[in-house]
Order: sequence, then C-alpha cells, then structure tokens
Amino acid sequence: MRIHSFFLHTTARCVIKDQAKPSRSNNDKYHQILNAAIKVFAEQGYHKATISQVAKAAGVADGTIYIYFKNKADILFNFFSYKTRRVFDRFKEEVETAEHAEDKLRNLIRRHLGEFQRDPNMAVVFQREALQARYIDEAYIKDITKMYLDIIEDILVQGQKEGSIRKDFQPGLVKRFILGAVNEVINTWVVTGIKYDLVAMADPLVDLYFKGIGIKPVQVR
Amino acid sequence: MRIHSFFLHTTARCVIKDQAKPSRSNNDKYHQILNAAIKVFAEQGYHKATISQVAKAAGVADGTIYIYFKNKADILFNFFSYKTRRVFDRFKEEVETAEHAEDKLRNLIRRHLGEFQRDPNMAVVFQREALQARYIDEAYIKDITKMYLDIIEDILVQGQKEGSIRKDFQPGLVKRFILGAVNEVINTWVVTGIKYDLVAMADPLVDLYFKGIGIKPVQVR
Amino acid sequence: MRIHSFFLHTTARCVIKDQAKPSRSNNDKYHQILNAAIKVFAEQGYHKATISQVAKAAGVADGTIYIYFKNKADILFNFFSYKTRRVFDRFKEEVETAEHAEDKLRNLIRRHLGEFQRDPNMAVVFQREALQARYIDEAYIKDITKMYLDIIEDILVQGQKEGSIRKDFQPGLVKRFILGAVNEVINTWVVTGIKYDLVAMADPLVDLYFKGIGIKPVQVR
Amino acid sequence: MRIHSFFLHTTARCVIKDQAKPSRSNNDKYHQILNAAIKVFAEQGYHKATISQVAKAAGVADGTIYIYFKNKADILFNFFSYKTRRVFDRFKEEVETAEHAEDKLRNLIRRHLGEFQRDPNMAVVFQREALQARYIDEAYIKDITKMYLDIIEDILVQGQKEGSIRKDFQPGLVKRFILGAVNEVINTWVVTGIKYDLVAMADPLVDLYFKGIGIKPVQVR
DNA sequence: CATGAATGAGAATTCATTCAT
DNA sequence: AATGAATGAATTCTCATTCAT
Repeated sequence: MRIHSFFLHTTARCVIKDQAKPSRSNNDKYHQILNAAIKVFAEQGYHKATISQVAKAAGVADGTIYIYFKNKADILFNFFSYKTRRVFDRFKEEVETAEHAEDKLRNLIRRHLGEFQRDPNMAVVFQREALQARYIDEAYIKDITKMYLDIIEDILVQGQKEGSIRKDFQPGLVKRFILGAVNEVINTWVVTGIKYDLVAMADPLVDLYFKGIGIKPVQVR
Repeated sequence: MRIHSFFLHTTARCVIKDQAKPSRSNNDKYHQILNAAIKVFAEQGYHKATISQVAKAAGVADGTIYIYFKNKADILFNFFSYKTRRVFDRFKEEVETAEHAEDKLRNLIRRHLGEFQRDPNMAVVFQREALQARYIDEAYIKDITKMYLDIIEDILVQGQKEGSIRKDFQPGLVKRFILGAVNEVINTWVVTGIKYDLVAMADPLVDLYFKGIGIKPVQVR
Repeated sequence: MRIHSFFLHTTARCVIKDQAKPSRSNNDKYHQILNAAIKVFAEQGYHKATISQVAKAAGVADGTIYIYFKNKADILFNFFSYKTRRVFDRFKEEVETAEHAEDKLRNLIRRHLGEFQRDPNMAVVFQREALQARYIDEAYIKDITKMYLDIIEDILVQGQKEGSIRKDFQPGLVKRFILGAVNEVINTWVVTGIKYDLVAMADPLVDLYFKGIGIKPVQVR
Repeated sequence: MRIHSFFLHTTARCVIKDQAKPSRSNNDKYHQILNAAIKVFAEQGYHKATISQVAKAAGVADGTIYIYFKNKADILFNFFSYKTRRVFDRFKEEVETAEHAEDKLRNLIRRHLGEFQRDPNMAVVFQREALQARYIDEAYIKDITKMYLDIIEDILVQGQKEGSIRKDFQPGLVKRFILGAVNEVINTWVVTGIKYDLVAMADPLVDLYFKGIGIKPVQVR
C-alpha cells in the first residue's frame, strides 16, 4: 500500500491561484492539464510519463504546461496538495455525519472507496506515487497520512468509550490494519481493471474489521 | 499496498542461467550485481537509479552488468523472479510446518515479516516497485501475487473445515484484507525508517485477523 | 576594447519612425522600452535578458514591444543607431568648439567620458555588446567606428600642421592607441562598479597621449 | 576592451585531469573538444554556440562533451583557467628575459601580440568573453586581470627607479592606458579579419607609450 | 570475461514571437 | 494600440547501451 492517510482541515480551498500565473480567463486550463497529467501518470507512471504526453493529452502545447506549473514535479505536488486535499476534506465531513463509531468507520470506508471509484486515475496515481517520498515534500505527505490515521484513531477511541470496540490492542497497529485493507482492496480493483463495484466492498470490509475471520470461542460453548 | 502475492512452486530453480551468459565460476558476480542493484534501487528508486551507480556499488564496470543482465529492467525482473522467489518458497515451507489453520496463518505472517526484516532493501524495492507493473511482465507478477493469495485461500478453506474460521464472507475480500494489512505494516516500518522489531507485529496482527476489533455481542449474553 | 568609433553625421534624425509602427502620441513608449531594455541588457547581458524582463521593466506587456520593435535584435540595433548616434553627434559638436588640436582631443575625451558617466547603462551595453557584431549589421557598426576614428584623424592631421603633433607614426595605430585607452578606462570604471569620477581621468589621459610615459632624452642634454 | 590582465604564477601545469573523468588513453579528446569549442565560440559567440556545434566541430558525439566537461560554462572556464593560463605564464617569463624597463615592456607587448597572433580564435574568445563576468567566476577573472596589471606595475616602478619613466602620473591610469591600447590593436586586427602582421605593431606601440604623440616643447628650445 | 569511453536518442525546460480579444 | 496566454522550435544535459581494446 502506498498512502496511508489523507485528510486536511484546510479551510482555504482555492490554493490554485498561488502558482498559476494566468489570472484572467481560463482557470480551466489548470485543471485541464492537471487531469490530463493524472491520466497519463496513471497509465505510464510519473517517471515514464513525459511532458509532451501530458501536453498532448491536455490538448495544449508543451510550453503551456510551464505557464501553470513550475515543472514536472510541481504537477504531482499540485495533485497531492490540491486534488487529493479536496477528497480528504470530504472524508472528515462524511465521518461527522454519523454518531456511533461503527457507523463512522463505515462512512469513512464507504466514502474512501467511493471517491476512488469516481476517479480511478486519481486512485492509481495516489496508490502508486504517494509515498514515493522522493518527488514531493516528505513532510507534507506525512502530514496527510497522519491526518487520515487520526480520523481512524478518533473513531477507535470513541468506540472504546461506547463499548463497541476492544481495548486490548495497539492503536498504531489497528490503524495500519484498517488502512492497509482498504488500500489493498482499492489496489486490486485498480490492477484487475476497474471493473466491479468498489463501494460494495465497504460493508463486508467493515464487518471483517469488527468481527474478524474467526468464529467466536463463545459459540463453542 | 504494492505486491499482493508472491510465491512460486517452480521446480526449476536455476532459471538464472537462462539469460545470463556467463556460465563458469563467477556466478557470484550475478549476485554481486543483483544485491548491489537492490540496494541502489532501494535508495534511489528504480527509475532514478543509474546503471553506473549499480556498477559502482557492485564494484564492476558498467559494461559488465550487460554480461549478466539483458538490460536495466532485467535486473528488476531477476529480482522478482529469482530473489523473491526464494523467499516465497520459504513461506510455503513455513506454512507446512503447522497443522491447524490459525497456526499456519500465524507462521505465514511471521515468516513474511521476518524475511522482510532480514533484508530491508528487498522490502523497500518490493513494496515500491512490485506493482509498478510497467517494468516487468505483468502476467508474471500476477502469478506471484496469485500464489501468495492461494496459500491464504488454502488456509482459509482448511480453517473453515476445522471450524475455526467463518464461512460467511467473500474469500477474495478476505485475502486482500489479510494481505493488505501485512503490507501496510511492512510499509510503515519501511517508511518510518526500519527501526523497530517487525516480527513482533505478527501475533497481534493475527489476533486482529481472527477476532477483529469489535466486542462480540454474543458475549453480552 | 569593444567599440572603436562612433559618430554619425546623419542629418536625418528621426529614423526612428522607420520601423516603429505607432505614429501618434506615445512615441514615449518607444523610449520607455528602449531605456528599459538598455537597463536590463546592462544587468543581464543582451542574450540572457528576456523580452519579458524588458517588458516588465518598461511597464508594458510583452506583445507591446513588438509594436515598436521588429524583434529582440532590433532593440539593440535601435540602441546603436538612435541612442548612441545622439551621443556621437555631440562628440563632433564638442570638438568643434575648440581651436587647436590638443584642445580638440581634450574636449573629445572629456565628452566621451562625460556621456558615458551620465548614462552608465549605455556605457555597459556599449562596451559589452558593441562589437558582438553578430546582432547588428556589422557594416553599420563599422561605420560608426570609422566615424569616431575619423574625428581623431582630423585632429591628428591638424595637430601635425600646427606643429604640436609628431609626424613619424602610423595614423592607424595612433587612433587605436587613443581609442583603446579611453575604452579601457571606461571599462575599468564599469567593471569596478561605477564609483569614481570618470571625467577626472580626461586630463591625465590626454597628458599621457601627448607626452607618453618616458622621460625625454632631450633633458639629458 | 575586454580583458585586462592575465598571468598566473601557478606551477601546477596539468590541471586538466581534475575535471576530466577519462584517465586512460586519450587526453587528446579534452584538447580536441576545447579547441573545437574555442573555434566555435570565436565564430558564434559563447551564447549563440550550441553544444551540438561544438561536438560536430570536435568530431565527437554531443554526450562525449559531458565526459570531459561539467557543462557548457565549464568549457569556457577551462579555456580561461587552463588555456590562457599557459599563455600568461609565458608573458612573465618573457618579461624576465630583459633587464631594463623599456625592454621588459617591449617584450611583454611583443609576446602578448605574438601569442594572440598564433591563436586567433583564442584571441577572439578572450577579447569577447573574458569580462563577461557572468559566465565565469568573477573573482577568478579579476585575479588574472590583476596579475597582468601587476606585471606592468613592476615594470613601471623599475623604470622610475632607472630614470627612464616619469613619476608624475597615476599608476592605475597608466596601466589601463597601456593595456587598453594593446587590446584595441588586437581587436582591430581581429575585427578586420586577421590579415596583417600583428607583432609588427609592438615596436611602434611601445614607442608611442614612451614618447606619446606630442612634440616635446623642450625641443623647441 | 571485463572494461569504460563513446554514443545519441530522448526529456525537461526556456523564450522569442504571434494573435485573438 | 495594448495585452498576455499560447505556442513550439531549439537547447542543454542524462543515461542506457554498445563495442573496441
């Protein structure tokens, strides 16, 4: 798995203008290029993808890309800091709509799978390039990671208070356990060709998180 | 998560010779280069690493590498088909030493974590480059993946027969669930700097697999 | 040394309009851009300077520059044919205010140093780019060069008639000798940071031109 | 004028190996490329010249240049620190073969003109690119410059002691006066097409340095 | 077998110039 | 006239791969 956590409290949504010089007309071109890039990165991998490919996919000239992005790495950076930020914001919102821990987790997972299903290219690039710490500010990535894990942690703590979640485990491990499984499920979906309904995996997955695969010894009795 | 399954029944062990021209004594040079490459790939990433760096790390000339490997990609291919093959063979052996499903799974996970802990460079490259399917024959990777998942499947089926594992789940999902968690745990260990004892995570992890995080309503009764 | 001679008899002063499309009011914009360009060229060098930098310095849009100048090289061409032309016209005028050869040379040198001191950017660009014959019509530059040398020649001839200047030398060499020294003095002033009073060098320099550094053997007698 | 002074005490002659990776066979290739580069730079100017042009002129592939030089600027740097260094060493040697100030100056000028005549491309590049402080370490260039001026200064001081040179002038100005004239003479020779015998200018030039262009009023009497 | 200098295709990036608004 | 976004040719530099020694 590549990215663990993701989420941002950030209130400032339109960071876009920061690096984009052209102010007047088409701010679309920024997104045009960003989306084209993500598509190409998804197909080729960030490294193998060339600016020319991205330009062609975006329907602009090579040089145009440098009007909207500092350089190739900056495209990836914008993907993480802008595109995924929006997604992770939604995760937190989604969680807040539920009351109890189990529902919160279910909402989170459902939304997680849902957002990636909506934008498979994003999913691919995210899974693959995210922790490739080399390209983007490592600290920045760790931040998003931590935030996602923090949402889970809050849910765990609440669940323990509510009596629906065990207390005899290492929280750090459980967080990986949860995140790892979702990611693997997403990855498989991506690798096998984005065919089936990803969101449908949410409920069975949460069921597994809670009940495990074992048959309760209680029943033995 | 990057690689899902890995394991090879392959009886033909010395496939190495297939593409390596040198037959005589220094078959060491093959391993010399392979290990150096893995080290460099772990540090730089496959793409960023150069043949010169690998050559220098291996203590050979650039040209020498092409005596033992077809090209740069072939080094990675050999890493997967030779180096990891040995590891995944051991997984199966390990599993066979146990009798019951739960013990088999525990052995598998323990060994999995153990092998990666023993060779962190391998772990890094594996986690990062494995499903970067672009470099290696995708089908081949899927094969290894499938084999690992097959071991798990066998364990699940056995467990269900033995009555220790539930039957009401999608086997495909459970396999990802198990594999994803291990991989995430390994990844975290890699990303945070290979500091703590990875194998110690095995038992708590298997405990989670079996019991989940929930408190069984049954016990209420 | 870079530029040797410069001076223009040209009666047609407003050649400017030739290539500049805009005819109406803002002929200022032409100068605005020209001066900004000289400043930027002085700081960056002609080649390294970009049209964008010039535009920004001139407070106009990039495209606007192409309304007043054919292309980048044309800016430099205009610098030489318009801006320096005015300066070199003044040289000749200045020379004419004196009667005797020695005073004429003194006036020329004084004015030469004075004009460059007044406009250091012009000095820098002139010294650096002038004979970079590649950018501007070489013949044209040679013309300006020749005119400056011609002023000197006239002075020399007059001096010889007046009996104040030797006759036993190659005029061509003497002209370079005179021009080279002034230019070197200007260059040093430019390179060391435009700090001291350049015009103050005129009298000592002319003194050296006339008397040389040697002690006259005559005095031995 | 471009470069003022040049000269190096350096005893270490073979600095070449420092940046050239290839050690074995052809150290010629270093010079092959360097000379080709100087030729191309002389024709095109450093900026306008492309690596491809240099490579073609040197009869090697583009990439080969980067085996011997860090980058384009490094070629120019090597030109100054290696190629011209040798020349300026000779200047000092030449000066030392004479006893009296006037002979020393004559030797210096003769040699200066001679070396540039021998290698016109070097002359062109030197004159044009030398003080283009932008490309090469400014301090370094200032050093060479200062050394040349220092040779002149030593000669001046000696001449004053010997009674052959006046004492009533600013040494700084005289140094520019001498250097400027030589350079202008070289420049003219370069610009007019490298046709006539440059060295033949040495004696008349030194004559002008010493006697100036004036007719000494003393003799009137 | 081993070497490492040479190669040249390929990639990122820059910037003069154009043109629709 | 003025603008500045868009263009794409051109340039520097990298690096996998080859091959003469």
